Amino acid sequence: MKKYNHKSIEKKWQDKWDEKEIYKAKGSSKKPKYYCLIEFPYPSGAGLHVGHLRSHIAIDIVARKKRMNGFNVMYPIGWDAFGLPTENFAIKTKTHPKVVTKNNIKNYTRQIKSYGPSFDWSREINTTDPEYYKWTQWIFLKLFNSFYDEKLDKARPIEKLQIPKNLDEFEKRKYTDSHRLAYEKEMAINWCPSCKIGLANEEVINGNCERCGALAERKVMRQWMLKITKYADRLIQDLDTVDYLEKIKTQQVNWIGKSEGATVKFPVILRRHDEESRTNTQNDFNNEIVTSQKAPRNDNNIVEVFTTRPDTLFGCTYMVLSPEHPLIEKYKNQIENFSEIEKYQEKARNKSDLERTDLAKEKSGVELKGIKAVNPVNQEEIPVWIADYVLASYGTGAIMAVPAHDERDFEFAKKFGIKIREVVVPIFKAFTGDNVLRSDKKTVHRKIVVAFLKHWKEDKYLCLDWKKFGWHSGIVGGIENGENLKEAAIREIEEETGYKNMKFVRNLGSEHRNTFFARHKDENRYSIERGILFELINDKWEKPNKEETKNHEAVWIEAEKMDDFLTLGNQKLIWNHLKGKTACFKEGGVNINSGFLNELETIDAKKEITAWLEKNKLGKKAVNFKLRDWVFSRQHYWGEPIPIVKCEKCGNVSLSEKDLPLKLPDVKNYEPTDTGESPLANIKKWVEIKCPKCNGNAKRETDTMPNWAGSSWYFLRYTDPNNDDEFSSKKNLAKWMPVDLYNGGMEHTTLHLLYSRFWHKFLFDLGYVQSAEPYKMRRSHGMVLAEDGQKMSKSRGNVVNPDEVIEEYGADSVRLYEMFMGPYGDAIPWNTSSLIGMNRFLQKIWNMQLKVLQNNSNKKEIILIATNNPGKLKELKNHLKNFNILSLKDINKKIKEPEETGKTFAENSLLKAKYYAEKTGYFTIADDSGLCVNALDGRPGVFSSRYAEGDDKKGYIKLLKELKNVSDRSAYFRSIITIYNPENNNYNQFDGKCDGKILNKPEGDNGFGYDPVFMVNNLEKSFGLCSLEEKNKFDHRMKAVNKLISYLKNNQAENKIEPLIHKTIKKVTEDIDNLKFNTAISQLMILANEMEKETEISITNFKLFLNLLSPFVPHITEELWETLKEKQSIHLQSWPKFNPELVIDSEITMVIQVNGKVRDQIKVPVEISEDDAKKLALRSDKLKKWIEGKEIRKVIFIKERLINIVV
RNA sequence: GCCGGGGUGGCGGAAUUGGUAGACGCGACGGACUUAAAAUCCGUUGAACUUAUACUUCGUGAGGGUUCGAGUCCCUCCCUCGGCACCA
Repeated sequence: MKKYNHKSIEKKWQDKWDEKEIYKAKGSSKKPKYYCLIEFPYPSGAGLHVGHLRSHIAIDIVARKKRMNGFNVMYPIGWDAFGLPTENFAIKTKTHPKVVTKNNIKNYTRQIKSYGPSFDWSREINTTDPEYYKWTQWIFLKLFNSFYDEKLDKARPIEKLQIPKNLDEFEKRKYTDSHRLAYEKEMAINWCPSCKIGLANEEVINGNCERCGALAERKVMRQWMLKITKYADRLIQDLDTVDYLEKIKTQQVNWIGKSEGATVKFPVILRRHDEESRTNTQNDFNNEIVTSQKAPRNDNNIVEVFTTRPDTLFGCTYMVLSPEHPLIEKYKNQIENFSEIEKYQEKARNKSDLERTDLAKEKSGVELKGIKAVNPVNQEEIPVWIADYVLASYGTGAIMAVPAHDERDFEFAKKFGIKIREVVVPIFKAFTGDNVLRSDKKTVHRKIVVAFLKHWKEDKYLCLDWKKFGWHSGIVGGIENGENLKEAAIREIEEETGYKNMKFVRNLGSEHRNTFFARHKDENRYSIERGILFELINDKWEKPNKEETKNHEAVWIEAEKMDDFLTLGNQKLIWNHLKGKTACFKEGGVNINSGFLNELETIDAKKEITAWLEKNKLGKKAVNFKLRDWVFSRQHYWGEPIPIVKCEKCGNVSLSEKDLPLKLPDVKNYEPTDTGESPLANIKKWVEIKCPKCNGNAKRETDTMPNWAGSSWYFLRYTDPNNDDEFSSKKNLAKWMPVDLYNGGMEHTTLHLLYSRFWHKFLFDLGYVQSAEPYKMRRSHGMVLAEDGQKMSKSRGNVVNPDEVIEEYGADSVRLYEMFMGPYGDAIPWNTSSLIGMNRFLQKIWNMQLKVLQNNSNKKEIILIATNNPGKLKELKNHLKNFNILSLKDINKKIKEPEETGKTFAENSLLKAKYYAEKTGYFTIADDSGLCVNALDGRPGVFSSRYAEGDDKKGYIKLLKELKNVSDRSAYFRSIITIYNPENNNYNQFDGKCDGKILNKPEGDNGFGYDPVFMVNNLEKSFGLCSLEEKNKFDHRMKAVNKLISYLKNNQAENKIEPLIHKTIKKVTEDIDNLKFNTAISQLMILANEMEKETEISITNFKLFLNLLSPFVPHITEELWETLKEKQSIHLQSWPKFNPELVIDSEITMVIQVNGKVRDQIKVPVEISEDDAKKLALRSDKLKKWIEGKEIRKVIFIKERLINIVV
């Protein structure tokens, strides 16, 4: 045997697999399909990274296992090759991007093949191949030629769009263009001054370009856009139908950012600005309403806002427009401070997103002097501001500001001294315990005062301790008719505490609501509560009335202990007011100061106000998303050209399908232009074209697509990669889609994953694909960090190159390590020492082949029964049915019977076993047995069969004759079984004896030989009358056989290792299915360690082990498989199945605990009953120490685990 | 600030979902082999106590709770990673 050397086996097998195409997914196969997918790599100059391998290998393992499970597996690979890094490299090195791409792909292919993944290379695709991007362009044209039908909630061909009748040609075109799913828009985009490229919102990370890190600017440009927003709702809803990691779903939902609320229309009126009208009230609320006498209802003077809290409309005290809002321009002449406004707009425009968020700590804004808005619900005139905290791109670009209930508005209002009106107050409800409202009790409405009384000298407060009810509160009491808050508070303090001399300090917050079951009055309470603070002037005191104080006791509590002392939410709220810990109240509650909404809870107030707005045509229910349309233009060379012609007369005209692909023209210079146009704009010959519609002068679109385009549908192309007529045939799509398992990085959750789901839904709407979702299951791998725990990066110089580690330790070691390093989804630092450990493990397995019984191994397991006696054979076969047995008849060779020359059973038995074992090479058992009659000095004994002359009946008749008139009829059967091992000439013998007596005449004809005349002691029946079952209880041969069986069981290695093998099959199967590769490998290591301890390993077990290991380490297992003389690849074998019976231990270690602490362990049968377990446990010596002299209170028995004795 | 994941030996990580904490691997230490080293093999390896591999106690970010029993459940807090970040 050679030493394990990965270099000599890995390349060899990779080439063979390639040559035989064993991983090819067959279109014609009838097996169930399994489509597993990794994100196709971007072939950069840097080459593959050990991080790439992690997902490739993981899914490779799944693919290999699924193949062995009988699935027709498709595991394809391709190249996402358009994009900036290649273009930048091409510019730098003056090489054509095509060439750069080709070279990179070559290198990637070499690297990928070097670790032996089971990709189906026959389906390889490349997004920069015109045959591929033809279809990317085709899909773009479909988007261009479709609109979103809101009624049917799906995309439809643009011809089906209903165009309003009274439009002229130009207006019609404008109308149509604005409904296309791919449309053009002048817009401020994120612009990277370094890459000279427009960036999608998703490509801007913290205000910087995702690729080069330069600070992104804003630049207004004409852009192609895709209406992904039309799919926002469906992209959220359909997440329910797929199995994605929960965090992926949440991230997508958050990214799409759906919020439900209402739009509200605010009339705008002209008013000379009056400085005095501002009320600078700082913290205090001002609930006064200044109404407008003549609020006009005129749709031309309307600002619309979106809000998620229409219930707070009464609390809207000003309005804010985004600096870009069109209304500002409209009122240019009416705004008194327009120059100031323009200055602010200018400042905001130049702020990048980063600056805008950075400066968010301090709010800024300017009031539009000369105009006012009118709150439509209460006719109040409110000021209008512009501020950059309001975004032009979300909602309507304007907000109604409710400072009392929105943190940002609160901050702004405080800074600029704008009125704050509180319209929602908290409501407290008990959900658990004794305070929960009871439906069978009446509800009493009350006004309540909660007073806190400060000590005259110290910082402590007088509170009530409701002992019986477990409440701790301030001094509470109802406000009676005719009383005001202050009077009620004073009265309650005097009645309940006896203190007399106090002064009012201030009110604490507003009137919150409290609902609970008042046990002391046996009624439900709905109370309107308000806090009030008093301070004692001196200690004047009078004993209070007993009746008043029967439920509670007044106690002094120090200020710092109040938080812990107060038990009820409403009490804590008031206390927080006292301590000045108040912020704006953002949550739901009950409306106040809100006219017809008063006393409604938020959820109902929202419904009520929305209905009111709709009824009065002042607004309506509305939904808004954070998701923006997809900026689809790039001003670059290395991308798919957008197949649109711009005609002065006809506008945007799409190329016809037959003109696709629109190939990228060759250029000398790929550098982007400073105008922001793509380098394509410089190629006159290509740009200038006749309009396909009117044949007039026209120009091509020179923008290209972002590199998200090609990756938005590549998984569809894999299903039919060489189809020239369609992007994929219906048949192939039906066969393979949807993707069963898609693995990818978390960084693609909000970009690629969302975009590709969008395209797939679009194709679904048009009937090109059959499922609404492309991926059934989405999983994500964790990053491989550098050895120092940081991200691997060139600049840090801590990158691990897969080429080097594969060269040194082999693909199998690297594969195994990447899967063993930790949980698949976690980021784990690389550690080369651990990798070496994997190599050691593989060496161990390699060396195990020495212990595998090779040449004779298949004969060892089979046991030959060497007898020509059919009765004996039948009996033995029956006894040994759990073993793999052969009879002499099963052997083709004719073997002459040996002469039985031995003088004893033992000699003859050995002689026969040895003879046949040597002739056949099999493990052989032979039996020599006979009847010994005491009166005949043990005859016939070894001559029993010869005595009978080959005829059973003759034999016993002869014996009966000989024993006629003999009184001592005692006799015994004896049997000696020999098992002979021809490999080492070892043998073992097993003895069995059965005492009995000889009858006077034969009885029954069961059994064989002398059975009819032999009666066993204690059984009043001849063997001839016994059933086999009865006979077996006493039979001599059975006794020997039983000894043989227990010998075989103890000596066969596989019997000890078998349960572990089956446990391992179970665990590895389940773990791969759940992508828990690290624990699967750990289990395989446990099995390997156990097998290694054995002196011999059966070939069957070794094969099972190799099968289980093969998805992880395909090369070494294939090599060993071949060594075992297997002809077909191990990767084409079927996956081992476990025997559920063997997975369960017959005996387990039960833990004995005393008071939950482990004190002893005993071995018990699995099915032990609680009583038996208890008895056994109490017998334990170790336990004595812990339970002696103590009373056993309780015994807890957990089946198959432990017994816990509580003393 | 909000949303999500996590915190277990010297390190990567296991732990049947409430039932023996530390599987498996790395590293370290001791031993065998060797002229020597590497490789390999054997043993030990959470901490404390201890002649001891006996016994016991402590131990899963911190504090509290529920339970016969908590890494696992509940409450409060700290730290950390990822995502979002003025989205009205």
